[in-house]
Amino acid sequence: MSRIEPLSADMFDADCGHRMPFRVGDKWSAMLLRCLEAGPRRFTELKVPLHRVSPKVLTETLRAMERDGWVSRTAYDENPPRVEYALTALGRALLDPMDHLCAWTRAHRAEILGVREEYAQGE
Amino acid sequence: MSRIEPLSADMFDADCGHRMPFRVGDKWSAMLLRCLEAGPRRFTELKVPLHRVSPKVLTETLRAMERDGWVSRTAYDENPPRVEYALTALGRALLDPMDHLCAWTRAHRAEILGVREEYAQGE
DNA sequence: CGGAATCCAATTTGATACTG
DNA sequence: CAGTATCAAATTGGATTCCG
Repeated sequence: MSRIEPLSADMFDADCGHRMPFRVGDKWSAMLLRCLEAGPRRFTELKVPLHRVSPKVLTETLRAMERDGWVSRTAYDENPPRVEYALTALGRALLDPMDHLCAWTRAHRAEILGVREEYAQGE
Repeated sequence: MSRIEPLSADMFDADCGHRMPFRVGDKWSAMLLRCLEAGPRRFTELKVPLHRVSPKVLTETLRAMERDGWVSRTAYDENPPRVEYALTALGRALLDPMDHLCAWTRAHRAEILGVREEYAQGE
């Protein structure tokens, strides 16, 4: 048996490739990705499944996703105004690893909840 | 062409299977998973690659991962004390979807950074 | 309709000192 | 060594009001 290697101090420096993609960890991004999966959506439309998101937070989240190239924003010069958000090719590509994570969650959800309950007993 | 379906209001209710696994979104959990990949590690050992994590936050994170069944904690009755953290089978299973996400990030990192720079110009 | 502005609450993260 | 306790800072999320 080989001895286990010590952990290096710069294991997570800069471009290590171990960090999670930048914005999927926040509260709404992953859900927005799902909302846009089937096609472009309007601002108000997105608020429906995201019940209680405030316009401020929804705007911030969409801007950040736009900034990372996952989402495009198209404003039409109409009255009343109309704006559509859509996934870019990059955003669409992100759906694939996300699907893996979601599948994992579905597969192990009961197990995790079980462990939690056990853990709660021991306190 | 079929028209796009409206988004349902309960799309993200309860057990929808679209939510991310509970703890991977925080600052340290994903990195800890990596740190434990090669085998059990001690508390102080984990602080090396995680430079600036405070003991408080490291403890909190490890406890949460323990609570979700990803990590086991074993305390040996020695002096000086020794405690080892290791991945459970469940924690190890999580590495798989995480690898997908990391691979995606590595593959698209340059692209994202490029888009960001463009976006920064437009401001 | 699609936000922006302002203010505030909650949550997370961290610095520091101390202990069995 | 492996934490706990306390306090402070930062980040995030949210409520509300207003506007073109």
